[in-house]
Amino acid sequence: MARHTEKAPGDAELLQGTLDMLILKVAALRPIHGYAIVQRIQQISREALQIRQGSLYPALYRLENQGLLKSDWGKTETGREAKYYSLTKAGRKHFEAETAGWKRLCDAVSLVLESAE
Amino acid sequence: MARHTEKAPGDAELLQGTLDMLILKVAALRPIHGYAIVQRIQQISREALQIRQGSLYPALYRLENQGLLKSDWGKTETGREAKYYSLTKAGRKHFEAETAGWKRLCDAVSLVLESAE
DNA sequence: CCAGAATGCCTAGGATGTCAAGGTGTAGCC
DNA sequence: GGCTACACCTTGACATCCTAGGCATTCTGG
Repeated sequence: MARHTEKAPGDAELLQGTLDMLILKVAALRPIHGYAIVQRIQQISREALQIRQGSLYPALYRLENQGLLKSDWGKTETGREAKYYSLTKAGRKHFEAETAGWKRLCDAVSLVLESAE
Repeated sequence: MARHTEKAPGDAELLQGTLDMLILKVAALRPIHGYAIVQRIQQISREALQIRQGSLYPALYRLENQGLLKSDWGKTETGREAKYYSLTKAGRKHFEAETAGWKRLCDAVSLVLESAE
């Protein structure tokens, strides 16, 4: 039960470009593997953000390809093989730029949304 | 290399899904034509938001096709023919839903971005 | 001991939305 | 006459995301 594949009507989907930032954020806290990233983001956002594996893994390769993430195989607490991702120096820098951009965008959109005549 | 998403510093790009909401917002204030929408949003957001015509018009047709906008030909202050867009009832409803979704997303992303260990 | 769920990784295909770059035509100004 | 601003529209490319699968391992219950 409680299959998290349940999708409420009007459930917010991710906006393009947001995913990378979120991934970088959770990977910045400590090395983490893909499967856990999904759960982490879901948990922190109180189930508001849902990330599919079909979105996650391509994003992960993209980020690694761009030199923003690096990966190492390791063992989880449950004794399984998993690929742990962590930020590179460039990743950290990129993350800060993305965050700044996101805040700018938020503010700008708010300005428009709250504008009256 | 050749990362084609090369953007000039300080130049914020829109996130997918945001455009519709912004258009609905400015059209909600009063009927407005396409060319003016671009300028309005740019102005209100203090040049932070840039909308290309190549993004705008497809969005306009999309919204009209979905029954969220309706259009009427009219004359501008400068005496030119222009297509004025305004919100339908469904458009108003949709706009409110989009706004709510946007706020939820903002909050959720903020939660993640500000999360610590 | 075997089935199924949970964990963990990955891929293919299609839909969507944005952007760059063009095109049309009119009005006003020097 | 030529240039800029206004105002509309189209095409093609491309990145990103989602749906919907597949594979392998470990743990649990009957």
